[in-house]
Amino acid sequence: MPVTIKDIAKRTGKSITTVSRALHGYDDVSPETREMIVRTAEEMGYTPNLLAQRLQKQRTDTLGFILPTFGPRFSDPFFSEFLAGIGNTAGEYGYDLLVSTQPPGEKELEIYRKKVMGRQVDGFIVVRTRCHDPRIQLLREMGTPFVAFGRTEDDLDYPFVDEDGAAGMSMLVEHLLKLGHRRIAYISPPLEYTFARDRLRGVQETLTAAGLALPEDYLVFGDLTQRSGLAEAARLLNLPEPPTAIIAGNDLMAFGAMSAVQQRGMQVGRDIAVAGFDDTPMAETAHPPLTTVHQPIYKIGRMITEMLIKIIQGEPLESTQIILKPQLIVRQSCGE
Amino acid sequence: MPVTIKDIAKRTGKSITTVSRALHGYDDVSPETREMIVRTAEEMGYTPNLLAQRLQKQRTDTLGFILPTFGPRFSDPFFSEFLAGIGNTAGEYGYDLLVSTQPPGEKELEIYRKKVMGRQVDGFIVVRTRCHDPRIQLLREMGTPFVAFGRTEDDLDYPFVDEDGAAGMSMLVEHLLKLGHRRIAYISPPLEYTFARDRLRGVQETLTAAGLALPEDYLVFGDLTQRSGLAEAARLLNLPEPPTAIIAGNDLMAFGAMSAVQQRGMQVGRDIAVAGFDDTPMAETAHPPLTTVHQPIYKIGRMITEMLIKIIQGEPLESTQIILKPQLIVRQSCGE
DNA sequence: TTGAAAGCGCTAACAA
DNA sequence: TTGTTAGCGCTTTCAA
Repeated sequence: MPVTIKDIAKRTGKSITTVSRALHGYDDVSPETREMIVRTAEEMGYTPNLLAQRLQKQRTDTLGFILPTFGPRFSDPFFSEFLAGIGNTAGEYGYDLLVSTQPPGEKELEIYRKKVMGRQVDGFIVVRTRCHDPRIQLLREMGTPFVAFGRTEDDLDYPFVDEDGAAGMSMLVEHLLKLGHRRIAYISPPLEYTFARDRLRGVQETLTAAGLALPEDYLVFGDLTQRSGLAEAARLLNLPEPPTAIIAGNDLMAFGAMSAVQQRGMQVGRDIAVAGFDDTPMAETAHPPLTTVHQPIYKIGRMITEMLIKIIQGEPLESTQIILKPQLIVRQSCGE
Repeated sequence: MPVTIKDIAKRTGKSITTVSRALHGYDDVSPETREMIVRTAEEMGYTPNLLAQRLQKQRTDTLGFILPTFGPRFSDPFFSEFLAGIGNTAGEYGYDLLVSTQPPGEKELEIYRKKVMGRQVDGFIVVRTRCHDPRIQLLREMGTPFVAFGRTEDDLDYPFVDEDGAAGMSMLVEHLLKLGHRRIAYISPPLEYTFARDRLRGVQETLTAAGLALPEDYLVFGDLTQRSGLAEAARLLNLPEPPTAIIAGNDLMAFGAMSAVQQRGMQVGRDIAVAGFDDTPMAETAHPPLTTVHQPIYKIGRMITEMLIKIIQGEPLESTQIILKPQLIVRQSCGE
């Protein structure tokens, strides 16, 4: 049986109120009493029952996060890094993290609703926003504090952090143009994601500005996995007039594209350029090292968590909608 | 203000007791009353306050999991897949998942203790066990239900699931021997992990049985990251008499090793063999596809979670200590 | 079939 | 400086 303040009260001969106050360091308890209570609490190995505290305080000190998993072989470095960011930050601020795994769809919203209505969380972290994201709408309706990684295309006012994907792609395309590439193909993530449209726009606009265009058969779609990157790159390479450069909408697909190139006996960076987006840890140690656009995922996780905690605690935010400037990381996968 | 059973009681003119019973489908409530109550509850958008339910029930219906993160750029496909397994299973059984991130060390145990003593979780999932794992000891002392992924070297009786890493490595080494390799090097994970000793033993014993040995300079140590795999493989290749085959203790280091080989202009699978362990999703789409030992991480996550839930619910387990037989996946990274 | 009342462990307003 | 009391929202025993 775990120790409660009642047990401590009995043992010290004080009331539970006094015990509670002593343990919280209130100054309306005499120093001797406080010291005695604190000591006995320690001796008895007391740990407060958080459930009871939270029920009373009407606060859960818990942040919710729903991991959008896709199938069993779910593996995305993006999420482990992001999770590390939010987990560490939450811990530092004394918050717990309640994680659910659920692919996008019907049941997803049900979970958000249940966690909020069941008063299990004080707020939510939303990741990988979609153009018309029902989660954002729901969370706004319910009046739950939340911060998102990413924007939507609806004109909704809500707090988020995002990277300027269009600008990132623009830098990448400029880089390729400067290297002399004219036949540039793009493997896009599914356009339901706002970041996918953003990045695609960056590619298209920059090509157009250079008097080029993104031909229809140079625009293909993957599902963010390495496997799809490989498959789509293979299709591009089979074109009568294959591209000389392939940009993938994320690093994972870029790795797949590199494999596709290498499978044909060609050399990435010499025979064909490949680039990604995210700058995951693997990008640096891949062969050849991947040219990509850096996205500080860990840091974004931290920022979002800090913003959310401030909102929950009613503190003012300097800025609620943050768009980070991307950084181009030139490595060897696009040649010199 | 969220709706409580009190509100429903007021609205229906019944007592909160009756409301509670009706909502739980007890049969000592008249059908009409029940129906009326259930309907009003729905109309009012009632969702039970889980905190209150749990405080009363003295059960949290929550599983704890502490993600051992190492530094900010933490990214390991192992964990995302494992997390998907435990998250999905927990959800199916109506359990929540409380995730903390914390590198191994002092504070780690503090978190385990706090979650248990604070009655925030009914049980724990422990991952990546170490030879003398203080977490296991602590959890046993506290009498908390838990299931581990991996064994320890202490002779403790506790429930776990593990794969026979020695057998896996044995198969891998046999495969390389059959291909004619005699100079086989091994990049081992840190030996504090039980699985690392296990795998190393498999390598050594199989080589010894074949009349060979693992020379001292063919045994190097990485930290499970791709970066360390690259660095250690580079060192091996610099040896006066470099190995013809490099086994890495996990896939991530194997990918790094492949990069090291390729950086020198050599071809993996032709000039030198590289093999891994885990069979992460990337193994299949890498170039060349990686020969490795399959570990059903998602499935293990599911098994462990189901075992833990059974223990919590007091149901009997058929077997509490499960050791899975590994499977060798031959791809192209070791040649024909 | 229903309701009153106690209690899960805690905090806090109020009184002494 | 301390204790009494009410109450957070719920479940459950007991009595009606």
